[in-house]
Amino acid sequence: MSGKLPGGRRQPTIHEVAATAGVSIGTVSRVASESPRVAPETRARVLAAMAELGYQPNAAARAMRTNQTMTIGFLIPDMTNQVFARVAQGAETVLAPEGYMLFAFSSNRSPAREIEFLQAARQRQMDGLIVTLSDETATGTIEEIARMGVPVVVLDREIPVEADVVYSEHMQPIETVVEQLLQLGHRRIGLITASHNIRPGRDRVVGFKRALAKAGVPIDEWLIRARTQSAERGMAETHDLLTGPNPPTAILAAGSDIFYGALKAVRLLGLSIPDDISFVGADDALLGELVYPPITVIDRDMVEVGRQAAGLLLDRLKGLDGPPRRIMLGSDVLLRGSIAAPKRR
Amino acid sequence: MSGKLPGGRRQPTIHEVAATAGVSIGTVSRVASESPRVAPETRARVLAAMAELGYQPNAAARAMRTNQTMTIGFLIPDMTNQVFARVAQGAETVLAPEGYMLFAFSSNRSPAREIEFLQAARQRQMDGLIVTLSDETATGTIEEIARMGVPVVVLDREIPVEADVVYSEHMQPIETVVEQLLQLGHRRIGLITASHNIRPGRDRVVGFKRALAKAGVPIDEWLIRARTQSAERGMAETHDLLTGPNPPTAILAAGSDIFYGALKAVRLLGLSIPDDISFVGADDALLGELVYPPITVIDRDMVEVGRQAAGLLLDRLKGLDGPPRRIMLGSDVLLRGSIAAPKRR
DNA sequence: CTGTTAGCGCCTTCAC
DNA sequence: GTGAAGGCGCTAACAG
Repeated sequence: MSGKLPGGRRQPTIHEVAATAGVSIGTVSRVASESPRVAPETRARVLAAMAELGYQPNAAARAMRTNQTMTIGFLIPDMTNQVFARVAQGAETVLAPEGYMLFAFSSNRSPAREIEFLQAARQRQMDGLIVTLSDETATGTIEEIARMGVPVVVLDREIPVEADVVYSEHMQPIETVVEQLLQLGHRRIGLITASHNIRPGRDRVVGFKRALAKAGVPIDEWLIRARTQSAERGMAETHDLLTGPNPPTAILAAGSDIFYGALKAVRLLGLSIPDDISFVGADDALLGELVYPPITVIDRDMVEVGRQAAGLLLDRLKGLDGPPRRIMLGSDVLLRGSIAAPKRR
Repeated sequence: MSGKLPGGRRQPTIHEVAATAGVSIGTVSRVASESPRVAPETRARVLAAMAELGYQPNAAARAMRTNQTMTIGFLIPDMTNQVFARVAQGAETVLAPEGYMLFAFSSNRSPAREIEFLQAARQRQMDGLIVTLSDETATGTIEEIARMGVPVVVLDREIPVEADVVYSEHMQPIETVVEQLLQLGHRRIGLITASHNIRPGRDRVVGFKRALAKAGVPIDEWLIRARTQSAERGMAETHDLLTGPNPPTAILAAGSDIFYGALKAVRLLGLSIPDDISFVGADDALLGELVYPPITVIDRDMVEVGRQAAGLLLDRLKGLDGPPRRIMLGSDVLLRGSIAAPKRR
């Protein structure tokens, strides 16, 4: 097996199938494309030849003719975050029955990698994209999306592109939680969430401030930490808040990674929930349930987000024209024993 | 914008770039492929034209000539399982600097979907694959792998294919843990793990039985549950074990999903760890740390698994020939407060 | 119903 | 240093 090409062992082509089946390549093509105009007996012979040779049509050649690849790209900021993985799972359930393959690419929250993915998707002529950007202010990414030429569905971001979007509700659940905490007597509440550069971060801060304002509680910017979304960050911010001069009596860890880190910081400080500190997490209902006491969590159905996004994409793939559509999905507040009245000091 | 092809807006081709730059397509191709034999001034004109038109070379056409796609496929059983996601992350860090794009596909533990993925990968002429199969006994999957014609790296499975493999150590850590439990006085230990149809499931059972045999403790098959790997299954098996006639005094939940489910079952039964039941989890060190009391966990560095797998693949991509190679990576037992001597009854 | 043929966009000799 | 031309494997349009 010398002289092997870069692509590895040569794969059988339509010509070889035609030869072994004793027909022309046109007929093989018709069988491969499930065209009806083939005699049953011929079709059987061709199918047999295909099976014998292990023939798979060359997607590149096919794409070149049809301008279709039956491939959908899914851009996620972080593969190891279950929140995004669930979206992929949901999208897959809608796309697979239509014959599309969904391939996921993780940018590790790097706008540069996001651009590389978008270019790769364009080169590969992917038929459509579902994207979650890590920074709405990165103009390069947005320009690339505009150039795509195929339908793109954007998840939970506000960017100046003509694209369908699936949003999650972020303000209202935060408001609900903050109102609860205020009612219990909390006056100093810490919020740790994603950066202002993405919609979830902004909206959570807005909801947070709105609830405080409604109750006439002054806003202390020191208590609001809207930065990178990671466990490390969640831990650091929580530690900083709780060891500061005038610490909060409740922590809102809005984001799954932040949730993990914040909870870890609370553990490390040896604080007890909810006696020493009230605690609210997000996006990982299961973790909230497994720890003791169970933790109040702001939860979303990310699988449904994926299904909806795939649905919007499919419509476009089927030729739907018209202005961008927006879908807003709700969030739930799962109230559990991690919040209580603050300790009198 | 009528008459649009299935592929969406037509993308600029090499011809248009050539026209606007006032050169021939050959020259454009040379610039795109970074061939040296181009005059600096010409190259600049071409580059400008490319930027102006937003040109990206058509990967299908290129693949057809070069038999290379610079694409690596990653087959995972379940995208929402962090264990696999971390592998992808590790692999990506090795592959990206070499110019390869890593695309992940989740089979949802369906051998049929795995076959579809392998065929899709072959059609698309992916340059290499990293695969985690959900069932070693599914012959169709194995046949497809044999047909691939490009390098494939297999993760933690024993299948009759000429492929490089990265294994994790599963027997030894289980043995260590069981020995610990025996020393504490446990005689009835429940093991919940993956199916016998995959190596991790088999090896864990072997390690488990070996430790018992060494200590002369009789083996009760009722205590061994090696079936599907899921939170639901983990919960059901744990519930069954703990509500049975002669329940175990310790539970080994070997697998991250199983870990979640098993822990949930313990919670629902209102049992306290380690007073009522000793508990050992796996593959989610963070969860083990966040709950109270912290839980002893068998942990692995999955990012390293990904790096190693990608390394093996890269060697082959660079033309390395020779027999399959095997890498075995260790596991750690993180001892924490979730195990104690069994209650005297 | 089946065979033949013209490209799809690109890379790669081969001339100039 | 640059242009021209063939062909990668396939589909679709056209003959037969």
